[in-house]
Amino acid sequence: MTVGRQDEVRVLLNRDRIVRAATELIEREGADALSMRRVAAELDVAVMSLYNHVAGKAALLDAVAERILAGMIIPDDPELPWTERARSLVWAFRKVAHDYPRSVTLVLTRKVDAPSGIRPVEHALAIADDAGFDGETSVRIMRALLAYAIGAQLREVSAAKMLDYLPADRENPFGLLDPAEFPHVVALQQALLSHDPETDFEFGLDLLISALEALPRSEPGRTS
Amino acid sequence: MTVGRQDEVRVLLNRDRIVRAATELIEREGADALSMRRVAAELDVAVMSLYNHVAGKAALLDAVAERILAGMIIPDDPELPWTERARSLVWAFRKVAHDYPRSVTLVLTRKVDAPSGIRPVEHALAIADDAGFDGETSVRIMRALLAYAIGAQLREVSAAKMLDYLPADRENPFGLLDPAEFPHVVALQQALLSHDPETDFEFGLDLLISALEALPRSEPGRTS
DNA sequence: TACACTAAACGTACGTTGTACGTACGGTGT
DNA sequence: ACACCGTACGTACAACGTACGTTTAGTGTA
Repeated sequence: MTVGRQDEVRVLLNRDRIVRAATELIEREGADALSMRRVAAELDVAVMSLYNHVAGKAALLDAVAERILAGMIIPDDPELPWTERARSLVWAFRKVAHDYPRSVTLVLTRKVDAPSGIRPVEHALAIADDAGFDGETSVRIMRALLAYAIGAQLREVSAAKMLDYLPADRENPFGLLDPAEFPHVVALQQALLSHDPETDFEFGLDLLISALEALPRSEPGRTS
Repeated sequence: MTVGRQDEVRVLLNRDRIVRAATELIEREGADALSMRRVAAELDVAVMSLYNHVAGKAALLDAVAERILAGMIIPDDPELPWTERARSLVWAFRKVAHDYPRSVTLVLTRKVDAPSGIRPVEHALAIADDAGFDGETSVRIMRALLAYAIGAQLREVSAAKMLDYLPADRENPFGLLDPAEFPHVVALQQALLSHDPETDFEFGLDLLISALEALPRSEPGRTS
């Protein structure tokens, strides 16, 4: 892995080091700051050396997305009631989103066809299957939960950006809004500005799970 | 608005024409193809002339997002039951997403603090209020529905990208997956590959709405 | 030990990007 | 007739992604 040159020791470049450096750069300075040149500089390497291990920038971004998804740990205990299993699966995604707040947007935006991306899908389908839903319904349930998880994350960063960008009037940023046109927004502005992502996330997730419980399915539930 | 020069007629540049051109360009060639130079060429104008009306590229993208949201028509009939009102509000967003399939990603990714972005929020809060939910719950409901709408759209384009990018084995693209590791994915591959975005969307929306109906609220419903 | 082969790092170069800055010009008010 | 000013234009620069050819260090074979 290491090779002597002159009297220094040079660590060989490899794909993993590149992807890791890219991830760290994104977390540190945001996705816009990422460029092949920056990554190369970070690794103290010539720009074009990266292309021996990565097909291009787009491929690098895909790799970052995949690496993040691969780090998602899914604790699935088949003994638990299926509602709990579904809940913890969605929360597992939520967890990585919290660990990589800036890079996770890539996961939401890009396709991830690698096994790392398929694994959560497999788990979701397995849970729905165990719960007694037929195949087609299982797929739809998986899609609905996935949509919610994606959207909640994205909505949250959008909201966070808004709160950062307009600290003009810290007390009531909606104050300049016409109360006649936006009465509810003005009235509820403190609730709108409040920031409790976990509770918000759980609220929506509870809605979906409880709706799933009310859905007809073949087996009664076999909770253990 | 028009000014004679030599014997031609020159239409003055303005912000609306720029934003419209950018939108059309994105719809035609994708968001990656958009550059200030391309937009300028589209309008037969020098690049820097754009900067008299738009602060920069980022501002232009924001403007595109806002323009799209502004085109969202929200038919809200207070006589309808609140579940129907909520449904049609979410569908209104879905509609613009269908009309601007490529640009709408900008709306999901960028903050929209302009009134066009607030208006749907106001409607959602109004509906939840009329339904009898308290303020804090209304905000959470709005956030959950928004998250789902965003996520469903984004998940759909991701899925579409995957289906486009791997027409390698048209019959069973998941065929090379290990059936031992991904049994459900392999078994349900035809359902996974099927494409009925509207039905999928409605399925998840029904889940949320029905869960909302089961939620406790002060007024019984006053359907009219 | 000598030599050929290979993989990986490198340097150069080209086209494209966003935009800062200075210039030219046409319409309007005096 | 002249000054003013908003708008369009052209030039210029730094940073970008990456195609392509060259160098170098390691590994096999003689």
